[in-house]
Amino acid sequence: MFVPTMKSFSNTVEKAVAARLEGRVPAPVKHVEAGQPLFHEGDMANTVFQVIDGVVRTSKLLSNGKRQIISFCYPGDLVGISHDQSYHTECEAVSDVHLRVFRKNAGNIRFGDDPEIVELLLHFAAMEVANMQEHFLMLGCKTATEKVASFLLSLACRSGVPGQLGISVSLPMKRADIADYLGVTIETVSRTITKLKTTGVIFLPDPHNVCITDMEALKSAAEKN
Amino acid sequence: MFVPTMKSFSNTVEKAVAARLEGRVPAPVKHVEAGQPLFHEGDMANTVFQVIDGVVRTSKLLSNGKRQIISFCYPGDLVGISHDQSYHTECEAVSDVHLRVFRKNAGNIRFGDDPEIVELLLHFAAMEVANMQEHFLMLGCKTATEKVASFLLSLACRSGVPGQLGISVSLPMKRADIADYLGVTIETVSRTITKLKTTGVIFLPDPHNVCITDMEALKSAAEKN
DNA sequence: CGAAGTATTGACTACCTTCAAAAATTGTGG
DNA sequence: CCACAATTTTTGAAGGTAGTCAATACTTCG
Repeated sequence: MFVPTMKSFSNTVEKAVAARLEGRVPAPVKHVEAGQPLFHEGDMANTVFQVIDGVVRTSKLLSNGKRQIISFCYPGDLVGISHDQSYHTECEAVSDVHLRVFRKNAGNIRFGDDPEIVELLLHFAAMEVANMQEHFLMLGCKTATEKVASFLLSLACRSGVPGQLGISVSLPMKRADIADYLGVTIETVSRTITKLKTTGVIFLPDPHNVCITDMEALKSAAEKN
Repeated sequence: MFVPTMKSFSNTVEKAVAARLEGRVPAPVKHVEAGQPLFHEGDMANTVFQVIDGVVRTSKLLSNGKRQIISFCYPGDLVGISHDQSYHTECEAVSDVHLRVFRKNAGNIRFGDDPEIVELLLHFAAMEVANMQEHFLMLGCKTATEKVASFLLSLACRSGVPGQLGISVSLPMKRADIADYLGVTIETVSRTITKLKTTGVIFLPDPHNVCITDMEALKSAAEKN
């Protein structure tokens, strides 16, 4: 049974685990501008990044130009863990981002000499798997409306802040990013958001800011039927 | 660019890594009959299993009864790695299976005292992430025909054996399993397989055995356009 | 051999996509 | 700060792919 509660979408645990990395190994900070790549699929995977602020996206491309966005990474999240020599996704900054840079030992998935680091990385990878499993449910089982509603809910849990009219959520990514994350078209995303707006579930000050005015309605839209 | 080559679908690396687990920690063997559960979502995650022979499936359920199959696990694969106290998927035997049983230390994701075990688990989890990323591409970007063709190709790479008429592949799972793995209906899977059969791409001795008679045609069906 | 379960096939429908155009937003230079 | 161009988002109309409902054929197993 899928109910996108605070718990299932929360990243407080991620943050706690990721925080333990700080200070254990040297980690210079890097700045990347919105739209710019961090790495490409196939690049040598010699660096793991931790998002400090901003949002990055990982994606895979099909030969016909279609794109699947795998994940949006928020502050605390790790990007770039690979089991072999090369990255398996594209990765770009959605907004301007600051990142902590962890260099891997030559060819080795762990970095530094601290064996506990490996355990932290394992913990994080296992969490990533759990998050991806939720994403699968969305791609395979849900209608367009359910997908968009679930997406807004998950963002609300990650980065929503209480405001005058309800939980206020920033949508730093473009409609095309949302579409490619949910496996629908830009038009469908736009139409669905409009529908949620006209039915009074959300308020849309501008295309990149959503206010959830009826949380219960949004939750039921996310698991309708 | 997604071309389901032997490389992208091969599990030879998985097997090599998984093999290193053998003998390092006590691992009794368990037998589970086809259709029977190994564990349910929410169960205490105190065991990691390694498939010896047979096939198991992991899945997640929606409150409306819809199901998303996350993965089919073949010999060598690990099932049941979790970052917290409980399993995050359902898990059942597709066929009769033999499993190696690894008990975890209380609440700890690693088992045994060997720190290298943790590195192996991390390696495996990272591979699982890479595999799931390919699966995402299938769910989000592909048509029904492309999904079924890609699925048959991936099975061919995992368990196909050369035969008289081409690569022979066993389909131990039901049509409903394939449908829930690909995010389509049973009818669509059936119709698509029939189409591949009538166009001479595959031969179907019976519903659970496929012979790939035209590998190039199948590959192009998997990445058409 | 018969019953239950599974797979295939058919007809119709609906949701989402595609193609196209208008509206709104963002960014840039004067 | 405003104007204009480029990009992004929204909206509209038509069509197609896959879903739903229903019936038949095939397997499997007691």
